[in-house]
Amino acid sequence: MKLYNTLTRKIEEFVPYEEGKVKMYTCGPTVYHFAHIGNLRNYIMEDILEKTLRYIGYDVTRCMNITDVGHLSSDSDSGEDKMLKGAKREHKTVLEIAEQYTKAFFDDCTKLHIKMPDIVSKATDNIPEYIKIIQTLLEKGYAYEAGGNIYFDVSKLKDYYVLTNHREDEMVVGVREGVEVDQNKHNQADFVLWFTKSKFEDQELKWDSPWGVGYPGWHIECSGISLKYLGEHLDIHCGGVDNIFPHHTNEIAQSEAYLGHKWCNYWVHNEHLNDASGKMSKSSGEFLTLSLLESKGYHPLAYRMFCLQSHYRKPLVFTYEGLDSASNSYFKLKNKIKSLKEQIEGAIEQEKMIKYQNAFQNALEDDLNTSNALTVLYNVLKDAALNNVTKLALVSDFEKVLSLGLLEEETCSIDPELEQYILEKIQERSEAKKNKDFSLADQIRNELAEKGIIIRDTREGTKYEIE
RNA sequence: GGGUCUAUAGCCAAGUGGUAAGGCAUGGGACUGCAACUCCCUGAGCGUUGGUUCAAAUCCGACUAGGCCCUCCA
Repeated sequence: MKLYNTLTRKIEEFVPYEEGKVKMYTCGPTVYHFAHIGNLRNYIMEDILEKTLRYIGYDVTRCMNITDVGHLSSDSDSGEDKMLKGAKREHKTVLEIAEQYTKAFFDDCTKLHIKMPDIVSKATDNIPEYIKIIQTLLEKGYAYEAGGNIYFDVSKLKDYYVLTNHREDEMVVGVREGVEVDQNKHNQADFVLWFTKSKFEDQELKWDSPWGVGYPGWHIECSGISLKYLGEHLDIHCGGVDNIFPHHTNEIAQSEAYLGHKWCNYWVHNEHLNDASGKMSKSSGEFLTLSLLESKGYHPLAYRMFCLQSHYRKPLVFTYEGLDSASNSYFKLKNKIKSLKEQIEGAIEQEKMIKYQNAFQNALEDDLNTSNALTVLYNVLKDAALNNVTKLALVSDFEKVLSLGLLEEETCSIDPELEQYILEKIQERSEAKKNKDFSLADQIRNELAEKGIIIRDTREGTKYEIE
């Protein structure tokens, strides 16, 4: 398997620390609001990575955090706590907000066929772990106390900027609006591990610690959870490109300082989904959620298709035109596959099957070339020399990774009365057609269409479908 | 100012030195009473500009445009 590694800025052959096993950590959501479809693109692609590794045969353990505390909008203690902000907005407690949006997040994942990670852990459930790490960092001299907070001292590291190639003297502090310089810091790039003194005295969630009552910094949670559940050697760490600096940079700093050795070998980052104006955000422009797309009549899996047609390391601009296109492709694909089931005879053609499986796997092993993987699927469906049994077996096999619900039939249970009514109407229309009374036939068709029943004349007679 | 990524037809996109896959849309045709579905056919010389090479979308340089990051973000 070849993967682009942000650490080396190259496509590399993936070799896990322990043969046959993969430990994978993916940064989870901050549950203060609904996820927008840009967030979800990230989780779709991580899902593809996980399933590809399993498809190849690795034994994968994947862990994801849920950030439900301590996510300030800045490490200099000047921003607002996101969770608190969400709670105030909706007049609820932080815990209620966390619970509500965690559920909403996983509902979205279910609709998009994103598998639940093996381990999902909340930031608030691992406080002792963070305290243990911070204590060790203090003992080793990598951290210091100032103004009531505990900071990580980046000057103790030789290559703090491994991921980014940044040079400290060329960094501009406060590029973003609202960032204030924290006078407690020894170095500009130092970051907070534990807060006890915060501008936010109304912080709801606080814990006792050796340094006083407070709460953890944002970065420590991922290190803590990962080390706790996946051990000292992590194979793959994923996240959005925006997390490269400072979040992942800081995770590496604190984890490796704590462990005293290399921590994670492969860093995989997803590019963003943008809208026409640039970066998608929750605060500006149309707040694009999966529910919004659904309310406009789009199938969630059409959005998954939209993502799979592109590549995870390519910025993708979201447009409704693009989604329409993906949606068309999606339903055409489903139709084609559905029609395969009408003629099932013969056995699976093993040799051809393996040939296509290899092609499919090769595409995915090439840094997750999902668009080529889809092309393999199209080639399978087009292959006139391949029987339907084999085609269906291949679709089912590819679905282990694609998870587009291609074999699922929309099985809406039909009310017998309604079915009776439809069949009568179809019969009526057939007779009208026989008598060349086409205006009556069209009238009946329109009547049914208004009720969401689509009529199609095929060689085997008239069929209907309920929208 | 620094870092980083991207640039192929209307849109998505493959391509990693030998004369541009695939998908959607468009247009034409077959089928149909007409439609829908389905099937067949249909399109670009690869941001600009130098260079390396027998040969470049593919390698190197410059330029242009755009995204993202430089203490909120997936």
